[in-house]
Amino acid sequence: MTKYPPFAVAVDLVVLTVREDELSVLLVRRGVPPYQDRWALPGGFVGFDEDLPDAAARELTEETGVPEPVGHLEQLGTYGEPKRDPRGRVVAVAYLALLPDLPVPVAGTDAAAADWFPVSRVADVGLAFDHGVILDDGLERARAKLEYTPLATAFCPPEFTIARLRAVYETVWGTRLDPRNFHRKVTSTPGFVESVGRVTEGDRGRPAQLYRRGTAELLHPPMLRPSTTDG
Amino acid sequence: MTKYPPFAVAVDLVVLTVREDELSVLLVRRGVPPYQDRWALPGGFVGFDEDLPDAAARELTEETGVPEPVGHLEQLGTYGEPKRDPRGRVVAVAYLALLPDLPVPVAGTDAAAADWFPVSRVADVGLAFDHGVILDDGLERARAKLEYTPLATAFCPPEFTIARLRAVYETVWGTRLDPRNFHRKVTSTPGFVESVGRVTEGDRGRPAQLYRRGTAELLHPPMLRPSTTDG
DNA sequence: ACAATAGTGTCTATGAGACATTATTGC
DNA sequence: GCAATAATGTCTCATAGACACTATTGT
Repeated sequence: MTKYPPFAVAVDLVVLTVREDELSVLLVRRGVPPYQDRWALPGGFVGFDEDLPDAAARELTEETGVPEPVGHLEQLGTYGEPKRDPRGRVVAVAYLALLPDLPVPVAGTDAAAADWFPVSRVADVGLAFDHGVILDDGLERARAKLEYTPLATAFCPPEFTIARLRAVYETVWGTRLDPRNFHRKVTSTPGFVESVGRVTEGDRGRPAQLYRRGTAELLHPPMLRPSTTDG
Repeated sequence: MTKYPPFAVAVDLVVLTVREDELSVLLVRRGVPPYQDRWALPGGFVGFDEDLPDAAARELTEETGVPEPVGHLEQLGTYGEPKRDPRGRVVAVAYLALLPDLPVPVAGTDAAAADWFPVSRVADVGLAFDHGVILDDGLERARAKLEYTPLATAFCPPEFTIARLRAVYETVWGTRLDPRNFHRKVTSTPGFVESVGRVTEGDRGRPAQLYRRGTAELLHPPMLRPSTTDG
């Protein structure tokens, strides 16, 4: 192996959730150089004998304190511009995680702090490295995948109402959706959701039917994002 | 950097084209161990100061002999299972290239030979490393992207007929499409193709209008793949 | 009773899919 | 004239989008 250029390989995570009607991303405040005290995506180096998805799952657990099998985790893309990390040649394999609303995260070992940021306010703080680009790619991927997969359910607890699912779409897409058409579409798309047979209780208003995620991996027909013909 | 595990980083290419009504992939016969004399995806190690897309474009040019800016090149995914390469820890960043039909490729430096294989016959030869998985991912990506992008045009020469574009869809998807509905759909989707104003000549039959790729990056509405409800 | 939220039905318009004929060329 | 290929129009059906009212609970 000595005849091949030595790279470091890291995983970086775009962890998204819906909190208080805002699409939010998990950021950590860096406790060490480079970019010390700047906000960044959580991540870390891949162990020499560690598989990439394992490294991503490990970082996700470390940063959120959540035992892994909730939500959704997928590879997003790989970022390897030679000067993207001042420490040397670091290739970052980015993963996208979609999670239900969770308790406030705990700071990890290399992070001075960790917190959720509404994505609309991330531009104010400015991210370390090329993490702004990675975040943008993750947001675009998430918005696109809501159209043709049931991944909106990854933002919901195991049992949820149609209204909550609609709120996920509205928050991630930044649009309003007609409740009647949405209800019809979701319940008529095979495998999107299945009824639990129980209803919410304790809330004001008429109780809502509870659903859980169905078995479909793809939505036929897809959920259509309202045309971006706005100003 | 010495405190981080040293990885090698390679790019591997899934190069697809449509030749003789078959979706085909460019393979090289390995001239050196490991997997000597086996067929594999073209690829190679990334230079220490080389950006990933540059490395992919360089490999593509080396293997095809084609000056780069034809067709389409995009990142496909990254494969880093610890034991995927017997030489050590090699992380492969895979790229997907879609090209028009080209002359037979030339063998590169590390390859004993290079040739196009119909994808239906790749299973017969069996690919080195995890390249079978990478190829499958590339095929799925290509088939999906034909639905919602104008990338079918990347398989065509700069000027092409609607019938040729339809043949691309039929070959990549393995389906038949109604010529009338296809023609209507393509010409009514904004930005998919634009007329050149000339026609084919020298062929038998009525001359066909020539088109070039339009400016759209996404197709609204998408081309719909016939439902996979076959036997 | 009132406020709050859930849940449903109809009408219209647009796009998909099926289908047959006419148009233009080379031979 | 004949073979070969390109191009087009109509009808039907499914789905998207707009829209208003009824149902069920907590207070």
